[in-house]
Amino acid sequence: MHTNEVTIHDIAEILGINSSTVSRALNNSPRVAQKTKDKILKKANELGYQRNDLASNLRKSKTFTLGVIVPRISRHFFSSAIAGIEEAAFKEGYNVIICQSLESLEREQSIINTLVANRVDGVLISISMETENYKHFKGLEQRNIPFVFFDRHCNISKTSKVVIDDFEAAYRATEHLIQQKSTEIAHFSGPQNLEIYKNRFKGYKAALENYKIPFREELVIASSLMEDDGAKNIKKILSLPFQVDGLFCANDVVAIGAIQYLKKIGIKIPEDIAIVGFSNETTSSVIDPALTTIHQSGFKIGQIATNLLLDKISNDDKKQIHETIIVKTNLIERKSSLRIEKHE
Amino acid sequence: MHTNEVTIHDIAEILGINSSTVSRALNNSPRVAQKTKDKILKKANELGYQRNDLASNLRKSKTFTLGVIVPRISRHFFSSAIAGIEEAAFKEGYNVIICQSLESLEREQSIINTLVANRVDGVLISISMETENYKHFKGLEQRNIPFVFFDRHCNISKTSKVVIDDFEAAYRATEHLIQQKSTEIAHFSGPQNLEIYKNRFKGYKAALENYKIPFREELVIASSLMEDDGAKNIKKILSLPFQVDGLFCANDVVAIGAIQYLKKIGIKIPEDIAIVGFSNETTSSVIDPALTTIHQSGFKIGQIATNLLLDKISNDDKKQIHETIIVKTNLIERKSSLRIEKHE
DNA sequence: CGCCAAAATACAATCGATTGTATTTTAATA
DNA sequence: TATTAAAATACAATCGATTGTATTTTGGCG
Repeated sequence: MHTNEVTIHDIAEILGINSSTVSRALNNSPRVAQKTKDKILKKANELGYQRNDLASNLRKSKTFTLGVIVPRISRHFFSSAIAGIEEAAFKEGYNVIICQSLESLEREQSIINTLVANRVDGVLISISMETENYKHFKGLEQRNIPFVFFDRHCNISKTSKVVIDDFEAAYRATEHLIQQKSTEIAHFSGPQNLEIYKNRFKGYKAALENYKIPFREELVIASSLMEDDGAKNIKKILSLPFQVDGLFCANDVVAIGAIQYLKKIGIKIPEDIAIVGFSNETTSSVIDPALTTIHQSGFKIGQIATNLLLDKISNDDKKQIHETIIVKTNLIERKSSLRIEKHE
Repeated sequence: MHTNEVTIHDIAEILGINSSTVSRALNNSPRVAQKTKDKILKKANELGYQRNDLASNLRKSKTFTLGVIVPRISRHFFSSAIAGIEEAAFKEGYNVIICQSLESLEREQSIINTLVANRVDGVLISISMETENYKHFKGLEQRNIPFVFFDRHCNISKTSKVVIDDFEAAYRATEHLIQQKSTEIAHFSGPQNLEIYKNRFKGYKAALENYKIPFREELVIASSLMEDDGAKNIKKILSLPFQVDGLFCANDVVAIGAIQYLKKIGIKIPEDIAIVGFSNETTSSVIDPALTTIHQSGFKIGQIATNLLLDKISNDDKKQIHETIIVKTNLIERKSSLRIEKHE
């Protein structure tokens, strides 16, 4: 017995014509007479024909599909980026396969294998916290599959990326704390194999330096930046022999963890400690006090990265050109850091 | 010129053997001698061979891929459901294509077409707010592609679904408000084409009835349950000629919108109005006062739905059996509704 | 009516892997 | 050594759509 799937051959046989004509008709080729097209289209609808993209893609060696790898889709930044990616891709007739590395290098590698096996036309990647070797990306390169990093990129030379200026944003965030009269400012940083966290740390340090505030090693704590880490880190800070009155966190999640703990033990924000986060998660505007943070438009970053990738895909020359696009961020000032009356 | 893709034929030619043997070796078939397998595997690695799943899937008419359609991945409930789906699918060697309908029926239909064209082995669906006709689901049925609804299901007879008892949960939420001495309880409901919102409304009504509290039409407002709706709806409620002292929202997002507005205009929660939401979004535990809500484990629901689907896929008999699995929920009591001292 | 170019359609190879069947090789036994 | 069953490998069709080339059909014109 046969599967009940309708193919162009079935349609051809029923109509007593050749399957190549059916194929061309369904693709609206000018080589088929309108009368024939009508006949074929009618019959195709009647039979509920639905093209088998596996066959089509195999023959054309083109899938009109992009792979997207993000650490986790539940992060507001990433889900907005995905929204931007989908919009840009959809506009050009591309589909998107969304995958989560869940911060695991192993999963990231395995996802790339799957994407390659499925012959996606290109890949958008924001790397995991564990990602320290880049073999899997080299593999994409060898297979001539274009890819673009966004947000969490890595430091390999020949790639395109869409990022923000982490150094500058972190500098601004720290500067803001200084302007709010913080003098002992702690920093919760992320895994140092990620460029973004390295750069945020550098920005923090540079601001201190510029304002002649001594840098103290023990005020910087690197972690995975989960909510739990917020409480853990802040406890460490509070046990230090000097009073910390400012905190710049490399993401909002860890900042929120810290705020929750500080509230619980009765430390006042921003009076006792002024806090700034990074990313502008949904929660950040809701928490009390609302969290001052760096807003980065995930949607825009996703869109731009996708357009860059699509450009590479359709334009062989551009595959060799490696661009870095920097998207603007802005500091959103909220209660968690505002200790000074604003003057008009 | 040829593409630079390595195929089993290339490997076969180099080694002077037949491609069928290469294929069998790579699939670890007992029909190939170990010595030959070793030779083939070595060469395959050397050349960076990566199977073309398009070809393989086409031949086998099996993709080991599940389609997932959710309204939007940024909702905590859905991203946890996806995590559960991925885990269950991954365990059985299945991949997952995640798609967002963005609450649009048209997109939902188009996604289903794409999934069919890509010959997914099964589909998991949580329908959009606009979904009022079910032709596209019938299409899946005709094509013999098994599918399972989760959370937002629809009322067609021959399907399997994994849901919660919305009626019961809503009853419990409303009852809780009553126990907290609310006597005029408003309800923010969702689109009435969705079963879940119909049932939550029914549960609300049943609780009032049971406690002999008069039901008032004007205290029920249906909307899309976005954050904006929260403020809009609560304004309407406040303009009514009687004092409302309780609010049960069909999701957390609209509840949070309402809370923000109420805080802004100085109405006290829970003293003036006690509020209960539905879904337990991340934000709900962070907002002040923390939101009492119904917790539904997205992860578990996703897992169960996936296992049900995989069962149907691998077990032809089960395709005809239609089950409804009901997953337990629980009420998380937080500050937004607690107006009465707890007794030990 | 016959000729010819253009239009329409048919033929057949192809994409890369899988798999049932046929053939060859191996090795064990008489 | 000859025989033979079992093991290993080769052959060839197939999945369904696409596409370059070949063939047929159409219709316009002298």
